[in-house]
Amino acid sequence: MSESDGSASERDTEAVIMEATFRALREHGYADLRMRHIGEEMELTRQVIHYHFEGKYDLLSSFLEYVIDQYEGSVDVDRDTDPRTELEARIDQCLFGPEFEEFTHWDRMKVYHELYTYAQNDEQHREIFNEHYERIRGSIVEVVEDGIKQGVFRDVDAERMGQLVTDAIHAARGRRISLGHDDAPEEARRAIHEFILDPLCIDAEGDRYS
Amino acid sequence: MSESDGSASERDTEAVIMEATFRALREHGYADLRMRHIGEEMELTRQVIHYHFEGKYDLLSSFLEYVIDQYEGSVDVDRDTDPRTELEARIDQCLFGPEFEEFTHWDRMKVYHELYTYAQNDEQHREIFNEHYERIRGSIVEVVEDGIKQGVFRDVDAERMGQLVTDAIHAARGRRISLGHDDAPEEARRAIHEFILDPLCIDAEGDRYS
DNA sequence: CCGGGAGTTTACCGCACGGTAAATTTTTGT
DNA sequence: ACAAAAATTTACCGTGCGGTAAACTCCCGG
Repeated sequence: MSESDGSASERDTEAVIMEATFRALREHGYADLRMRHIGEEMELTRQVIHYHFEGKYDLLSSFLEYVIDQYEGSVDVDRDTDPRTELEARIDQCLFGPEFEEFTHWDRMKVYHELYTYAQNDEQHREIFNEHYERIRGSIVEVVEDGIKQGVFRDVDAERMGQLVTDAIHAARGRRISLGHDDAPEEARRAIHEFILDPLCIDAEGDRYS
Repeated sequence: MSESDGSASERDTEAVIMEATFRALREHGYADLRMRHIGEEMELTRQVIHYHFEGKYDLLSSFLEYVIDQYEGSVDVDRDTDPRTELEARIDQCLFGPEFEEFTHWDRMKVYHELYTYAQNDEQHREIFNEHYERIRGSIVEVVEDGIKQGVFRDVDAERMGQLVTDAIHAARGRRISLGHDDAPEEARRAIHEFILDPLCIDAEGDRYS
């Protein structure tokens, strides 16, 4: 039990608040989020929030880190495969989420994308997102680099290609969320395979997705 | 002067309000936008807004259409060129904006992307964006189809490719705005050329961007 | 079995919010 | 020139917001 800081119940309550914040954000959206809404999503009263966090901004900052930790913690791909398979697995996870979170994945993504957009108005949040984005993008770039080294991918600029793939994923998710294009992730998957991955591979015919 | 509805001064004031709304949104962001902020950006008092619009929501709905009209009205490419050149021109305009609006383009895009993200919480706004998005994407798909018909592009799925390009553009813009990646549009341009446009062209070596 | 601290609730506050009504100025029609 | 209509300003309102203070409950060491 000896934790570096905070008792078990402290952390318990904070987790409850985080999940309540998630539900409130999902329901009302960032712009219309009220402390009262978070309180309504908990058994506890809304005032306990002020005991655990210094205010609305502090709460939202903590929540941002919570969401990003969840995102990154959920990434889990088999690294002992060929680069193409690993790359596909990473793309699929970004587009569709981990299997065990099928039902909340898009709700969490909705909240994630909203925080992402509003980060442009907050330097601190922007930096948190930058570090996070760099890790996501980096993990894709890395696989491309491995593939090139192993001779299964063409000698492309891995940074540039990784960025393009990351962008395509991000936009497709945003399109599903903001515009309601339910098939955007699936279509993006096909487009990435057909126009980016297939030409990237040296010998393969890329006929898996005719 | 005989307009279908509204006098000249009515339209004048409404334009003033639209531009004030733009400035207020740029400065405070959507979540922290207050009617008072819009008033501060005008010579007129904030209460005139209620004479011309039914309320905050009505104002924001009108503003959304105003922003989208501006976006689409600014698109201007030479249609009497080969498909590749026209496609490049359209991509450049989406990424960098029209030349004559160099200084406000990114401010307007910031506001545009914020409205885009918030549209997920408002069915009406979502539909307006959907129609707009379809026009933007359609104009790119069209050029790809022309290129295929003319035999200068490979016979790819034009819808899918057009969507991929549109997504890449959208994400790069969002990345510049939300994360501050100033070179994102330029990098996206390079990536689209190298990984999508060059392979798309049938004979070209694609050596313009080695 | 009780003193004390951590955690939570109850009650409340000041204020900024979006909006309205009436007074006032400006424009328009004749 | 002037009355009516349109547009804008002034003054104000009720509400819901984030936050605080004090009371209360629960739990644990002695």
